Amino acid sequence: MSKELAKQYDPKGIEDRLYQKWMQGGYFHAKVNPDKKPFTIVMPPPNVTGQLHMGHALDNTMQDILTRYKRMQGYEALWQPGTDHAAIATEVKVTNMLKDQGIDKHEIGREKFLEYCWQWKDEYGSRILKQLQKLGSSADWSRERFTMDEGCSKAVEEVFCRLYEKGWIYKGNRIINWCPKCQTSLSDAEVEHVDQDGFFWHINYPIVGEPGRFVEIATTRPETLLGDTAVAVNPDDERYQDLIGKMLKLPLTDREIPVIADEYVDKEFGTGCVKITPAHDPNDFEVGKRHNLEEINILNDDATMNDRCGKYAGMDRYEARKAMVSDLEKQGLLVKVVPHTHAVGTHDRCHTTVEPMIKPQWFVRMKEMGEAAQKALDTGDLKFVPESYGKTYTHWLDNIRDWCISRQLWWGHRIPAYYCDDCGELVVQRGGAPSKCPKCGGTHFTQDPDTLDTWFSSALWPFSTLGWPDKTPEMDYFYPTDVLVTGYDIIFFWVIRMVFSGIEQTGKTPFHHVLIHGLVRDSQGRKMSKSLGNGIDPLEVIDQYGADALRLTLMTGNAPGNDMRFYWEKVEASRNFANKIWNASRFIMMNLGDAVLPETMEASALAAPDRWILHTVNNLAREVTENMDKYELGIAVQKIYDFIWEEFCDWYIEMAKPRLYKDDTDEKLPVLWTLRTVLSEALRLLHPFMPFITEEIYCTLNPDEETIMIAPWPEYTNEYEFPEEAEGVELIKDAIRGVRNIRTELNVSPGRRLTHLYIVSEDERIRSMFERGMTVLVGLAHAEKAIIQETRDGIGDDALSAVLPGATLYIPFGDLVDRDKEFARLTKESERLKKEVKRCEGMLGNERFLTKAPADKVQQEKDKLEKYRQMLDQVGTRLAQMQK
RNA sequence: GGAAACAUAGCUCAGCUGGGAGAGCAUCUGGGUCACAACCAGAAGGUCAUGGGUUCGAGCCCCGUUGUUUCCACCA
Repeated sequence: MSKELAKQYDPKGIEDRLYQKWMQGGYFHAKVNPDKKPFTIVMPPPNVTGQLHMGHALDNTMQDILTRYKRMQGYEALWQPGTDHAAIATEVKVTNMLKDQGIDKHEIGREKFLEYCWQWKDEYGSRILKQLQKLGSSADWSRERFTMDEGCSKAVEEVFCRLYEKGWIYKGNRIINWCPKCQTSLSDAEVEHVDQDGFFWHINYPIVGEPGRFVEIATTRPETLLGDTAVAVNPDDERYQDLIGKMLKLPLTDREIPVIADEYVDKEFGTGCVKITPAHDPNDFEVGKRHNLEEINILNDDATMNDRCGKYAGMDRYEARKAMVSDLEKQGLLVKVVPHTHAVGTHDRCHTTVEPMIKPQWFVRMKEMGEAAQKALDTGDLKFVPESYGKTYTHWLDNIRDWCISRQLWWGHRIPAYYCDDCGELVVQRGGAPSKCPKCGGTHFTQDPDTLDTWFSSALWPFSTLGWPDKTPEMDYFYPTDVLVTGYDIIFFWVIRMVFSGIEQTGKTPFHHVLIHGLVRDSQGRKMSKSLGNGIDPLEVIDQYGADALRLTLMTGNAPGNDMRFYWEKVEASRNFANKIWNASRFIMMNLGDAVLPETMEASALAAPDRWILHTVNNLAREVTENMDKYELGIAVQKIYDFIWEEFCDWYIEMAKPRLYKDDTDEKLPVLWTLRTVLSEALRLLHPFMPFITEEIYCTLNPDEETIMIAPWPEYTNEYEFPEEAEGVELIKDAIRGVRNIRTELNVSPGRRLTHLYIVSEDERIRSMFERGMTVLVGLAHAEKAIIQETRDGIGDDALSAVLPGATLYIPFGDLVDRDKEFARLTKESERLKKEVKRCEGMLGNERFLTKAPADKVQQEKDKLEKYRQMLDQVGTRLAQMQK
């Protein structure tokens, strides 16, 4: 590879080439390795039908950063990838595709339909993973899994049978959420409650045997009236004591229903009388159970009225509502209609209003497993980042109900339950249908037609992908995993179910940390969505600015759990940063030329600025590592960014230039060595965040290195600890800034004459450093060229003139600086110092601080106080002088 | 109805266990400078929503208020 780099960084071509190189090098592959500690992340499996969106980009960037970081630290880092069959989402898509071709799924039948699904999966299943690769994802693709592959299916069957045998999976007639459009049951989590404007219809139910007397009920769903089997009042409601036990005539029918008393009824709400429809309302269902009421189903699966509904049979539920309300009105039973807003359950995929229905379904008992999941959080075995999401988790678990896992879909894991064709006996078992019925000896069986909720299989993902239920080396080594990265929107669906499944099946919490991120929104804060058309395609961003720029954009200035907005300007800023590194590296490599540098360098050979920058990058490594370990990725990358751009490029490289331009090669060695060393360190710190550009530069800079991916993560070392130089250079920087301020203030430009350099700081040490002619001052040469030129024939100072010809140390009040301004500045400075002194005195006067704070911190404060007092003295003296 | 989060510069957002209010973008000024104009140097801009409290000291901790957002929820 040549050391000649283009003037501007162009990620195109480079990224794909490097990714190929990584793949071929096998760097993503993690294997069981007893010599190393494992680090594992399971990738939330994207839907096979999915298309990469910003959410994926964020989620996977974070995982890639953590994986690359740990890999560099010497862990055997496994990022386990795969895809999810996404039962209903895929089934809907395939169904629609077939519909477009004029094919009806029921006509072609289950087998044929599944063939289409697999075809679809083969076609699109790897697309999303390819897209993830464009991001630079370093997942172990050789271990790619699919929730419906052989191994995962085996795990699903095993878990189902175990839970069944334990009695925690049962089949029951229960009221469930039914989507009339998708014709399947839904779990509670799949139901979205949406506020809708509706009405309260107040209807009179005549009391049997008491003509002219009515009970007035209020309902939002009059069409369910035909399924009423009682009217309930609160047992403590004085108004209705006499009604309890009486019979009512159900309007529009010939039936008579009782008035019952139940705690569930709120006296204050509506009329205090509630019609009870056990077959079509979850609460009424419970009430019905308590009072042994009949459950009358009045709806077909597509939410039309069924044949028990007389003249309304065949009508859609909303048509029927209209017709019935109109009929009630005609009969004079409609009292009034009151507008009312209420939350209506809708299917989160198709947004159809969900219909509560009684259906035979399979359920998982949640009590014990829910408690175990809660315990994991309570004991600290499981931690959320940020912590507050633990409350969300707990709240959900507190209110958990049994999980309806059966779906009336074809695409998914079929329930391993078989019914004897002869006697109907139910057998649940592994490995296909039984050969003989244990009850009647029959040999023909029919498998339950239902499939499992898609989350049933994803709940097993952290261990099914590692070979469970078989005892595999991978299970022993990589499980439990370390951290799960996901969005807050999926805590209920997925995180909780993985936790309790992991604990129940493996005895271990499947991961110890859950790193939660927010949503990527558009620049106006709206959710990105297809219908709004405001989604931004990550691939387009990558194409225009590169994956590194996209990754940096997603990571900077974002705290865990918080939503962020997407701005193209931010991407540009990220791209600019990439370009900055590129050019700094270009400059360094240009200067390195063919120079042969030693591996290490004696500290004594290094100049103050060299020591300062080494000190700074060394401490940066420590801080960044701490941030990474706390999952503060945004803070970590911000620090790296600031270091590279400001400290390294704007200060150190500028300071280095005068030395680089000397002819003596030997003299150049320390500075060249420092440039290369610090750049290497910085690139390694940055690599997890911006893998491509760091790889490209690192390998050009160090031709012997194969890749930065497995270069060691920088560790803090005492060797590079140079506190004195660090402080000294910081003071010099202050001084230089002061010079620049004055220059700006005086509007010095070529052609004007400036004979004095002004040092702003009153600090004695700065002056002494100038007097000692510290080599660091050569750093002024570049940035302050204009001044240097102008001061060439100024008053000479021996020490300074070596580095700044003609410059002199001079604290002027008269000719160059506005007296009033200077006086005002000093006054302000004096105020600030007084405040600082007061703060230090406060701290040092506080016993709690003195006893509790670490000794070095106390000393630090003492030093500060001393310093501030001195400075205050000096400023005071100067002010006094000026007042004269 | 319950819960949570948020409110910091013109905009978007960082700010770890209390001790210097910060970044990017935008604005203004100066600069064609031999890595980079996708740049450099500098400036301006904030009563950290509001009212109390704890503390020597609060953007940070506690309580109230206002505003925004999100999640959960069976009030017919």
